[in-house]
Amino acid sequence: MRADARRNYDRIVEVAREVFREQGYDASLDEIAKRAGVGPGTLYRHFPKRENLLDAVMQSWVDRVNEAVAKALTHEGSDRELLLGWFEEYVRLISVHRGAPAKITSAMGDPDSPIMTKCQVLARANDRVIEHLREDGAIRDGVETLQVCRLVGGVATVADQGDLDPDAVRPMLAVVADGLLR
Amino acid sequence: MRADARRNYDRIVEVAREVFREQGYDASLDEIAKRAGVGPGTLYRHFPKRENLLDAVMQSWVDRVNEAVAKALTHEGSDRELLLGWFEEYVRLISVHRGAPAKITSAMGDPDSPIMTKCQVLARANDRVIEHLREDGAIRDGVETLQVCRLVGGVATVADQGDLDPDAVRPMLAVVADGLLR
DNA sequence: ACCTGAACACCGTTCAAGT
DNA sequence: ACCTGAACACCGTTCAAGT
Repeated sequence: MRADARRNYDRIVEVAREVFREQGYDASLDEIAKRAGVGPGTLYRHFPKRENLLDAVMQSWVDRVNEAVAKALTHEGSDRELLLGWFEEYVRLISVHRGAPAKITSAMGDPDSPIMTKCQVLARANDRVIEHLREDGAIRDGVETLQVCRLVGGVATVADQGDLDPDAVRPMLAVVADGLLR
Repeated sequence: MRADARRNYDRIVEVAREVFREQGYDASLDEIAKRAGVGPGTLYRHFPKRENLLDAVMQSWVDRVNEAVAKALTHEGSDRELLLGWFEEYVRLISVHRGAPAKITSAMGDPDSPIMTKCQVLARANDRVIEHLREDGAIRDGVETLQVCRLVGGVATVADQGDLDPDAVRPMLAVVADGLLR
């Protein structure tokens, strides 16, 4: 990759992260290009679809997911508290910007999605928590990771689109947790 | 209302319902106007915001909701079956077209939404089911109707956006039901 | 009172010309 | 190999002119 291309790529991603946070995932790509100081064609060369840009924006986020799940697993306390704590963290993690929870959760089952690798990171993190609790015999039979991702992702999506605050979200996550635990 | 205005109004609503079903809630208003044989200005005169059009489209749907809840309440069988059956019906009811579950669920808490009256119908229906089960002492403490609407609406939203089939949705609804029941 | 349709603004997307 | 920016298509929204 040529030096100027690399520089443009990085600037676009940085600006996109900023603009997505300010205006949500529907933000104008034209504005992102302008703020990054490149022509619209340059943005399209690097990111043919909006989702490719999202994937790049989420790159640095992967580490945070892995740190968060490691921390959640060390939690001292009841299984219910551990699970609930992880769900709250999960919601925070996928709420990268407005529109993100919906986008991420609907890509969760799709192997052809441009953000597939990010979904896998998230699914694996979730899986570690579920398997940890399953070893304690705390999880009901027939519970699948993908299901859990979609349930918690659904809560995050509703919270995102309805602009709910965490106090309204926690009881919903508690219902999901209770439905999963024995 | 003048006769020609009435006629245009009705045709727009009828066409909108059709186009929303074909192409989802993001469909072009221009196309709706064209198919209804009116100018774009006419559509805007009757429906200043897209949500006003959605509200009109959902008008005839109100009766179906009330019929569905009445039928659900007569169900013979366990509380869990009754609740689960109602949830499946609820998901079907708000899945009027692509994009509808998200729109309806996020309007659920907002008293200023153009589709507020439709949300009230839905909330009231849900409330009847919850109260019915609460009389049996089957519902956990602290459960609110709005919460339940958002939880089931979240599942419907994920199903809608991820194009899931009913077999993938039912187990998710079962988790929510188990989390609400004692 | 209501309708029409031209006009404007905005945005995504492409591509020929340039370095 | 990569970038630029003009050009096109599409869509939401407004409004002057018409009936």
